[in-house]
Amino acid sequence: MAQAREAETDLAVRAAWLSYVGGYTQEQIAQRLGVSRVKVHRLSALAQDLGFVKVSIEHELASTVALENRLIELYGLTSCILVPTMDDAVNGQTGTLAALGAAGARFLSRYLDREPATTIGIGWGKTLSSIAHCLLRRPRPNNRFVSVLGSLTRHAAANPYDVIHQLTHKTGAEGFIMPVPFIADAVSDRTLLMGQKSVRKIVALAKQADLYMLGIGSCGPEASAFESGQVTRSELETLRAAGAIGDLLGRFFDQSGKVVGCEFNQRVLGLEPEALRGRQVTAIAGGRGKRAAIEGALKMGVITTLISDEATAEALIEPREGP
Amino acid sequence: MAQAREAETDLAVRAAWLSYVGGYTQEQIAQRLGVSRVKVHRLSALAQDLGFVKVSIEHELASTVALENRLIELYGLTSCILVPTMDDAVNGQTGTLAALGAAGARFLSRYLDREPATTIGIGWGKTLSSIAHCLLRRPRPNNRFVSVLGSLTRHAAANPYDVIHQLTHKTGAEGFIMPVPFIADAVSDRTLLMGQKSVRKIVALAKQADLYMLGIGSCGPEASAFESGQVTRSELETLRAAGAIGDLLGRFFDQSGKVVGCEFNQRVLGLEPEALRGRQVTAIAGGRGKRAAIEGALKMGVITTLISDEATAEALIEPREGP
DNA sequence: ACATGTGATGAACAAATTTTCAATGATATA
DNA sequence: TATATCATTGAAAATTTGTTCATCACATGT
Repeated sequence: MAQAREAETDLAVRAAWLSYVGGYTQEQIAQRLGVSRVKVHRLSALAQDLGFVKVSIEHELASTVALENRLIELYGLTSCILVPTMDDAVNGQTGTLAALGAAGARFLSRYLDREPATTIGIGWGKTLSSIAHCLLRRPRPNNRFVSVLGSLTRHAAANPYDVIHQLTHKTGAEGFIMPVPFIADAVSDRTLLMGQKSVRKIVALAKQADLYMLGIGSCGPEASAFESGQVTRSELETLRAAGAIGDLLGRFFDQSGKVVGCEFNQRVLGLEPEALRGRQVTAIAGGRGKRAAIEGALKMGVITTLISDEATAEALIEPREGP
Repeated sequence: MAQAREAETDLAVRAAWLSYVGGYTQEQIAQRLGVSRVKVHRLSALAQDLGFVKVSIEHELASTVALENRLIELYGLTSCILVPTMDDAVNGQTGTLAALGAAGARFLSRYLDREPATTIGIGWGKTLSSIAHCLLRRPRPNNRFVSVLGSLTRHAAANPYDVIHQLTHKTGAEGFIMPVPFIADAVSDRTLLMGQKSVRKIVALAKQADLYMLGIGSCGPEASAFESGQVTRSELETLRAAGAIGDLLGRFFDQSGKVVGCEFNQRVLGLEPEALRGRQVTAIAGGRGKRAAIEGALKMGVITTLISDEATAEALIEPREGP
């Protein structure tokens, strides 16, 4: 009965048209088509399955949202925000960095609006700094910002102290920094420093933050951990030799998102990524050089929200390898 | 705050994408976007209002359904079925007629399937005959077909008796014909004939039919009422002079769907169109020459379902005049 | 300073939808 | 022919969506 099947398809198209284009209810359609309401539902579903129903969103954002969604599903995120990739060919990612900062600041702002009495754990890096810079001045006296990493660095440009300082300055929130360097000279030194009561207090506070905002560091020669002098050239080379392609919270991990077992990682002061698992963790990072690092970080499974740029996101969903 | 408005639009696009393309529930979208569920609903509605959401049905039937819907809304029908217009340039509407017959037969079949114990009032004409011809043989012993018009005509080709006969033959249903001519020689004759007990019984039965299936006659020289000899040339000319452009149940009406006050109409035997108002009335008619007649008939407001062809339907929704 | 209007918001309610489930009927196979 | 299997069906339940309404914040005019 090929005719019956065809008639079914025709009915499906009718039902789908009346439902999606005509805007009638399934009840009305059922009456008009002389079938049961449930059947109308099945017919529209059929029309969809057969690919007759085309829905599209006519807006430049549509592709962005689609991309965000791909990443969300691919890495089990709860949300993802992508900003347009700025064309800053020559000097790194100035434009994109600013866009990421703005997006991060908007994200943080919205969060603070909704959750007026929470503690936010803050990481490290140029991107975080950009966020602090972009944040609008608004009184948030009941929030607290706490550093999740050692704060004392040689250069002030993008150090945690500065980020926390700007955030508290702009919001009137309380700020807590971790009064130790980013990296200890020896593993034993780290143990000693982390054992200090003042540090333990901050760590305890940081561990129970309601939201974390972190950057993701890359592992190439342009890595800001290296550029800022936190990591020496030889350390970086050792890390890369061990398979490291990026860092989260100062811990370097490999392609698969596993923290590499190297000594360097044991000298870093601050929360470990694992301490954040299952919590609300927003990572902000973008730019061509960060692709591999971001991929690894996402594979760790700790990050729940990613803020990045479109070009990097495109690269992330393509299953090819690259620096 | 132009930025806020823009952000609202962006949110709307996101919500719409996630809802229509992503297939997420408003609740999920609300969580992801950090807004209330109701707001998600409002945002998708906004995106629609702004015209960002495009839904289309990719199927040749889509345009047909759209056209059907136009007619339904334009004339307050409960349903409308359009068949492809056949390209039968030379000899009238053979192809289209067959298509109408098939569509009408399908319609009738479906009705009989759903309502196995009902009475169907049957009209007159080549189109009705085509329907009877197309109907598949299926036992429907509990239905009844009753003629709504005088049945005895000079030529048998498309007369009610033949239609009823074919229908009862194919379905095993009971058939009732109205044992009088289509038209009386004088108004007084009509009164006499309609007063006959046997006629009154059929009329009473016809009046309480659950569904009527009627043709619509045109008023040109190709009108089958004229061709078949039911109406003489001079009668036709008188009718046209009175503004008639078509007939329903043998009553000729003008452009606006008003039955013309002419004597001819008072000699016709059978149900009057007004007796059908508010009931389920299916009219089947198509072809270029029928456009004006169909338009007038629809304007009468008695017809609830129209079965026609696409080209005629196109012409019907265009507000121009023609033969 | 105080009404008064306007627009946004979310809780509560109403409507529509999707899913589930048991019954039915058709079709194939022994 | 009897029986197993599978697809269809509509009623009812569960979920999702859409609407209404009271409230609130803010602006504008008195």
